[in-house]
Amino acid sequence: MSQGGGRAPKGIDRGQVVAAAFALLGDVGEAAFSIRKLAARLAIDPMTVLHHVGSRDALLRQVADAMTSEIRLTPAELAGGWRARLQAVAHAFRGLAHRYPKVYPLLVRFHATGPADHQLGEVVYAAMREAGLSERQSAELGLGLYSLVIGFALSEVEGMVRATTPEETMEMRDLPPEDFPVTRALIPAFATLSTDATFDATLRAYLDGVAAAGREGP
Amino acid sequence: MSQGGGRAPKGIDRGQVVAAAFALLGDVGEAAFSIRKLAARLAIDPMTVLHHVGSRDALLRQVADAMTSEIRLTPAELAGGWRARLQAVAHAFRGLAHRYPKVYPLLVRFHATGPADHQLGEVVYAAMREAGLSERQSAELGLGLYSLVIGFALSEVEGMVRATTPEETMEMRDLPPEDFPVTRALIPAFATLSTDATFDATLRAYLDGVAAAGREGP
DNA sequence: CAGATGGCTTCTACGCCGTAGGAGTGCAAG
DNA sequence: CTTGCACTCCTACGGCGTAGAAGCCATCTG
Repeated sequence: MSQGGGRAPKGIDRGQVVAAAFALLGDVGEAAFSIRKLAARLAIDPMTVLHHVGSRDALLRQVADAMTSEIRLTPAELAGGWRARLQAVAHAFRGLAHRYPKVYPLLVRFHATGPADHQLGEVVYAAMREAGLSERQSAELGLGLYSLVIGFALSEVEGMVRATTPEETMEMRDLPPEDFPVTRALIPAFATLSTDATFDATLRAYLDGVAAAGREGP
Repeated sequence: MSQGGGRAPKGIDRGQVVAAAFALLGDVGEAAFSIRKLAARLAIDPMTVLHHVGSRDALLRQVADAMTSEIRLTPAELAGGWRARLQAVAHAFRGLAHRYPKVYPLLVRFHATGPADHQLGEVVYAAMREAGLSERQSAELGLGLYSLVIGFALSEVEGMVRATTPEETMEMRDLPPEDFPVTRALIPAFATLSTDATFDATLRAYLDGVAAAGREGP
């Protein structure tokens, strides 16, 4: 009598489940995320969650899609030159990583290919053409930009791009001077590194290269 | 009588466990990897595996370190100019991704900081200085190169950088021409994309930007 | 109106997982 | 010999994703 069927239909739909999963992932990260914890937060049965989203993997994919679709370019950002537009796209991705550091890695695993993606793609590839690149070059260097931006943001999120800690600085001081002269000389630069400046410099170098390729012609 | 202690010391050590884990990961990928499967392959108890490596996470870290330490630059590669040396480093990372596509993602999660890493770093940062960059620029654009190369290889491994499939090509053809003129024009370029050429073009653009920054001075 | 259909929810159970705790074994040091 | 320690294994715990089946309900069909 106490067991059996759906005694209390909560009227939950897929959107709410994905939104709650997004929030939980943002709180605890993927490793500590589970269908059962999500169900507890929603005060429903784990199997109800699965009924709406299919599987854990499919749910993560939908969360990644939801995150990607948050990227929006303002008309002001779309009004600038090709360099400004590519910078806007780059900063949009990086902003996502900063806002959702624990969810961002899903973007790489489930590279979305939705309509939002195509809209961004159009912006990127049009900018490349405007920079003077051939169609082939536009495709190649457009994908290169995606890799660069997504890879950089991921590196930041994973802690690979940041100022060195005092412990790391001490460790670098212990490197033999005859084998690591340059690394040791750069210790102050690493200790005071700004991730913003590093991103800007990296992106600038790449866009300079794109401009050069455009000038040379195909 | 049949239960109890170490009846058959196999003399397994940490190196063998890590090597076997590397192989198993390469076969089945991280999602299907487990301590218990690894133990079965080694014909030992799962707890023996844990005794040697500490935890699943620590084991994955050690596998990532083992993979990273496979990177070696030949004297011939080290003899070229700064551009050639940076290209050698880039191709070394990408080669790792191609050789161990299922293990490579661990590189990003457990960014190693061992001695092998510092040796590569010295090569990278020395090349940057040789290109005419300031110390700060060398640190920034050196990290940028790492992000670019690791991010590109990861994108390749995850399937984000590759020629489009016939299905994807058809999907792109269905995009409204008025909203996606450039994307549609690039369909043939995407369908015949070469990942090697894309990597070379992307790296070339970045190195051109580095060269330009070096020419301008700090 | 009664009866059937099908979607939503829940319960139970299965086979995995990582790993804590403890116990047995053999070797080296005292 | 005794002590200690490194190594191995067993058992067990709590958690996981999810397959299968069953109850409840709104809606449709006759």
